[in-house]
Amino acid sequence: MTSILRHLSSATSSRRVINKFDSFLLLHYHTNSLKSNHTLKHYLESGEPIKALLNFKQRYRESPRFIDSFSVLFAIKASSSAHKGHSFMGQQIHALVRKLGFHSIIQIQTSLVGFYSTAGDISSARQVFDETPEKQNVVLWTAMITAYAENDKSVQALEMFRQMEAERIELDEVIVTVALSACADLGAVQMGERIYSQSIKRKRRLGMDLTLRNSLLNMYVKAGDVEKARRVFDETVRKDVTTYTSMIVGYALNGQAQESLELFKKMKRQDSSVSPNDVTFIGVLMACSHGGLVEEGKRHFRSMVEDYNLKPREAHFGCMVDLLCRSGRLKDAHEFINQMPVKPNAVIWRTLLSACSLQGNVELGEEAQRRIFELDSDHVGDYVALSNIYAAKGMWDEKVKMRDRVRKRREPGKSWIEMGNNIAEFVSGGGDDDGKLMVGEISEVLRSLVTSGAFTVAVTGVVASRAA
DNA sequence: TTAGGGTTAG
Repeated sequence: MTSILRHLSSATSSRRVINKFDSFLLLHYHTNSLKSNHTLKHYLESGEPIKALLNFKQRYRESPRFIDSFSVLFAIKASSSAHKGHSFMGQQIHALVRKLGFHSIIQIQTSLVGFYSTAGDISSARQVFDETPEKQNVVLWTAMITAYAENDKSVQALEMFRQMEAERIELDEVIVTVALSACADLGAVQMGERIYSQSIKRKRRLGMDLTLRNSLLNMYVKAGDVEKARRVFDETVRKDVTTYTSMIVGYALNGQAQESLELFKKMKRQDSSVSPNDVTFIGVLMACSHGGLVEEGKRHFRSMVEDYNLKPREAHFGCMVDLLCRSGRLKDAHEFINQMPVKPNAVIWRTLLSACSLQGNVELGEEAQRRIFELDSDHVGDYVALSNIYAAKGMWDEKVKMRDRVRKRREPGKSWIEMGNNIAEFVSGGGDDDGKLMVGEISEVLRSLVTSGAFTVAVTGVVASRAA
């Protein structure tokens, strides 16, 4: 059977090859596979991937002959959407793919890349990509580039995007969307603009794609360029909830609380086709937090639950804690944390800790630090924060203890900067003695040096001394 | 006669 597949896969039209292969199977097995595959598909669509996996496993044990490429594909999909604990199952299915010779079927390979990406196993994803015999396919490349982007490797994602362009694979709206998202992650606006303008020059319709435009808008938001973001927003005729949300978050992040809340109001008033979702409310709560609007924030929080039937998640509770902390109501924040229906995570305690650091509240600060430590996710910054509280209170012995713990735990940071058409990556030696010079600041320093024309100084001076 | 890839937050 494997040899038949190999023979078939060497033909030029892969779609026809696969159909031929399936009719070959169906000739023997009739509707059995089809019916069972529909069952698998049904489980997937109704959000029951575990049931799909069990069904697949049972079928494979009882009548392996009824397993065709469709069954395997659905099983891979199920492994991706099932919880992380099932990644072993996915690996077994991958072994089965090899055994059955399905690795030349592009849909299977693409789906496997996605599976490994979800599992956070980027090197296996790349292996699947490399092992795919026919790579002149934009969907396969998109899956791999998305895998890099999803796993915090945007530099590699853009490198691969460039490679793809060199291979002259035709771009479509999906791959451009992903590329822009990677640019957004790195703050590489110039590169994103180049990618966008070149792609709409080649295909005008790409500029009309809503998801792609949302990605472009988001890139400007991430880079803090609210004006350009607003231009994209205004030029987007039919907007969806993501368009509004990105802009609302954009204003909130850049300190324009009023504009953010105005837009939210306008969205509810004018655009009846769009209803806010949980992410929209994160933006709204962020705006209230930055604008110091405690009562308005509380009102939106209630409205989210009562008017829109949305269940607040950790992020929303986090925003509320942030809101209370920023306005100096540390006790209220502490009370709010204790009354939360979900277990507070480290991020929430950290919000309280840094507020305590700003206001010099030793007692609450120590509690927050203890909680973070219990959750086993303490960062260098936590010790810095507490050490600052002690310093402000003149508690020098305690401060020194904290500083020693900082010294032991320094980790290198990374930062990126655009250099014409390139993105350079720098690895710093960690923070300074107080752990204060963090990645963002290094990046800021570099950027200002480059824009002021002191480019060489930035690379040989600041970076070299930090990278040692 | 059922197949593969996308945006927002965290």
